[in-house]
Formats: sequence, C-alpha cells, structure tokens
Amino acid sequence: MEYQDSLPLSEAVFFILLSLLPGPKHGYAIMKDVQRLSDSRVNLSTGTLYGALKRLLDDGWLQRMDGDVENGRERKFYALTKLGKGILKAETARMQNLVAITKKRSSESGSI
Amino acid sequence: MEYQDSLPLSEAVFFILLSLLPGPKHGYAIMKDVQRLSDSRVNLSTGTLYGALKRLLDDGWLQRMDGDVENGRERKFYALTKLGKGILKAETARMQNLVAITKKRSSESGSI
DNA sequence: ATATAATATGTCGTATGACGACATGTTGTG
DNA sequence: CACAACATGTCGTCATACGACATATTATAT
Repeated sequence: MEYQDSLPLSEAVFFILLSLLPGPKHGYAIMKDVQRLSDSRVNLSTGTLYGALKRLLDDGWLQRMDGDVENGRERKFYALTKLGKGILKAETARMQNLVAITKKRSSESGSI
Repeated sequence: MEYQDSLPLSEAVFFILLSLLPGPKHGYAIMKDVQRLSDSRVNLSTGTLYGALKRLLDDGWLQRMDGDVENGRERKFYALTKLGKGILKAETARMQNLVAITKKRSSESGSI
C-alpha cells in the first residue's frame, strides 16, 4: 500500500522491473530479456532504457550492484529494491483490477 | 488485431473508453463515472478529459452523438466506435497477459 | 433574495517521459 | 578484415497528463 501515487507505470518501467524480478541484470541484458518476455512487442531503445534506469535509481526503486568491468567490457548491474518490488506488485494488482472491472462491464452490457 | 501499435493506453484514455462501453455519455458524465469506477483513485481533470476526447474523436475511437443543448445546458455526447471497442478489448488482453507473465515470473523466482 | 455548489465545456502552460538518432568502444564471427 | 552483437550513454523532439484559469447555467441551502 501507499504505492498508489507512483502508478500507473509506463510499459518501459514495468518491464524493467519485471525483468529484474528473478535477479540483478545489466542494462543490455534487461533490453534483451524484455524483448523475449514480450515476444519482441516491446523493444526498449537505449534512450528509454538508460533514461529510465537513471530515474529508477534516483527514486530508489533500483540499486546498483558491483560488476563494473568484466573482460574489458563495461557492465553495470541493477537490482530491485524492496520499494521497487512493492511497486511492481501494486502495478500488477492495479492491472488485475482493471481487467476485472472491464470484464464486469462487458458482461453487464453486451459485447467485447 | 492490428491494434497493437496504439497500445498501451494511458489510464485516462482507458477509463474514458471503459466508461463509454455501456453506452454514450457526455464529458462531465464520463468524469463522474470514472471517479466511481475507480473508487476516486482516478480524477480526470478537465484538461485531460477534453483534450483526450478531442484526440479520440480525431483518431476515430469515438464518435459524436446528437444531444447539443438540453434545458439550456450544453451537452456533447460521445460513443465508442467499433475501433474504440476493439482497442479497449486489446488493451484488456494486453494487461491480462502482463499479469499472467508477472505471476509466472513470481512463482519461478520466490517473492511477490 | 442570494450565495454557493454542482453541472457543463473548454484553453493554456508546464513538466514528464518515450523514442529515435547519434556517439563511442569492445568482443565474437564469417 | 568487415560486420554483427555486446555495452553504455546523450540529446532533441513529440505527445500527453495535469493543474490553473475562464465561462455559463441550474439547483440548493441560508
């Protein structure tokens, strides 16, 4: 509870949080994971991704893990915070509720 | 299908469409209906409402009904088009799918 | 009578954020 | 040796949500 005023999440943010639910990932891995997760429907551009990542860190929904350089390749790992996890949960509940009230309206009126 | 690239809907637009599912309404009635429908969580400002209504008409998601003046009070009725109904249906399906994949991830990892 | 709330529609400016384009460098593959 | 994939980032533009303001009528309470 109390997460209400950060909702709804943009699709970009929702998928970033969802991608990090199983464990920490770096930016590029998130991008690829979201692609798979959404059957290529959602393709985060780097502008969207790194912009969102920065905001999510600032807002305390994510935290940085160590990783930095690995085989000369730059890597920054991100992990969900408790806050981030709570918000993802709240957003899922919000959507579930919307689906429910839509189904209710649909059956009351005809159609859909 | 083919509605995919107009999704996701903003919460404002989603609720406007949902509000019109049972039948035509005028702007103010939509505002009040959305308030009830969302337990006062969503309060469309007039800026949001009339701006969205204009766009939805332009895009053919809604159409104007007759009504105009009733007891000297100006009233403009809006109705869902087939397109609008299809998009609402597609958005509901999109959300239902997101809820499903989130639940799947949640059970695979621990938590939520 | 009269002020105030509710009904009803709209505009305008600001802020946020998604997105594509551009920039840069490394590692793996054909 | 070129090109794809890996990896991170900035910048400008466009769309939109939202609050503030503007205007007018009808119903209600004092």
